[in-house]
Amino acid sequence: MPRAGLTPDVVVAEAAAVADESGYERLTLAAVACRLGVALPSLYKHVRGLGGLQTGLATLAVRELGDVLTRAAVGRSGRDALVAVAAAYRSYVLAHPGRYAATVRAARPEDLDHKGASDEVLRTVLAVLRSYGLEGGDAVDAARTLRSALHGFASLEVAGGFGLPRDVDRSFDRMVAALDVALRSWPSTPPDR
Amino acid sequence: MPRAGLTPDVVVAEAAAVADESGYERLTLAAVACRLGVALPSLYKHVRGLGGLQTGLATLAVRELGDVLTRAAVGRSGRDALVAVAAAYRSYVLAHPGRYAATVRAARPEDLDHKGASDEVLRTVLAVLRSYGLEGGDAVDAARTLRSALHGFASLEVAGGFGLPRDVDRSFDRMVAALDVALRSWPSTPPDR
DNA sequence: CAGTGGGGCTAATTTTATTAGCTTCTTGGC
DNA sequence: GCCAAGAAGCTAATAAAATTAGCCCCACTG
Repeated sequence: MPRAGLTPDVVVAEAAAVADESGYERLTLAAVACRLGVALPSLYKHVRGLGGLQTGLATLAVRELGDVLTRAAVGRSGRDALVAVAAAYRSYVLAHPGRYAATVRAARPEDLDHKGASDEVLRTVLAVLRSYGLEGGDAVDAARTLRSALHGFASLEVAGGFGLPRDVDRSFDRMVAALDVALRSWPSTPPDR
Repeated sequence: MPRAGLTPDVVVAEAAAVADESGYERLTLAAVACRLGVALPSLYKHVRGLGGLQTGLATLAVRELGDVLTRAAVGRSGRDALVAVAAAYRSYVLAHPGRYAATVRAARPEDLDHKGASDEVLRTVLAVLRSYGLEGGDAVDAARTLRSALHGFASLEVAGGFGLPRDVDRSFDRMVAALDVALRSWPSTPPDR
């Protein structure tokens, strides 16, 4: 019997394909093994069960997302950077919904690879915010706001959560424009508890 | 053997408890049956399998969320209304993470009960936006922005997605303040494609 | 060329969902 | 108050998936 030539990366890459094509909830060791032409238990030589596959996929996806965002941000600042990063974020989620789902559901603080990859994302976002003049605590609050809006929009769009018959592209553009306004006036809008 | 006195509502209520306590991904017919002191297949007399349980839970949760939001909004307008609705949204998600997860993952356009319940949520949000002077297409865009931000923030918070050691309450307050700014200046910030 | 280790396998167990078909309680009509 | 019918529960059987154990053979290394 010829070797199948599996490695952890090959297995995780196939998992990414399954997740994107069939949905993250249908990512299954059985499906991955089948597509690789291999018996299910063979995968255990390369990944630590289903959980390991999920966290491996999460790390892959966060790394890809960080790449895409960094590329979008390079050479831009202010509104230009915001628009480019936001568009890149949404495109990635729409193109790879299964991978993206893994980043949210399989996040594990103790995984150093994953942590490194998500630091890259954070670095890019903070760089964009710096071009708005935001640093320190303000930047953290703004980063959370930005991430919430982008994550929320993309997640809801992928889940089919926008029922009304209005152009979704347009809504996204307006949300990004609103974020631009909010970031511009950030320092002068402290919350009043 | 005495009857257990199950009804669809009882089963779904137990499912809600399981989802909130153990997480939506561990919501299982087996767990619900066990907690109700009943054999697993008995549940099929009341719900249409796991899928039916999930959509039932989604409908319950959207209804509860609509209730909570409507109560928070009543008698308020403008920033007051926004702050109250946002706080209510976040509280609900933090108190009932499993139910809330069902609303996102088990949304089904063809389910009329579910549709009615989510229309209630939409109505409340649009009412808040009307107090900002937003109607029609602008209001739809703004509603999507609002929902994205609230959904994104709460989802990430529940998933433990905010790693940095900065107060999450404070970040939320600032996000809501930023949304208030954005809504106030909405009509004058068209996107420029 | 031989030994060793890794990469693949099959077999067995567990958990869950689902369907089929049986039994028994409850209830409504006489 | 009885009896028929249906609802509500059950057990049994089947199928999919994850996981563990243990085997076997191919591919390098010495």
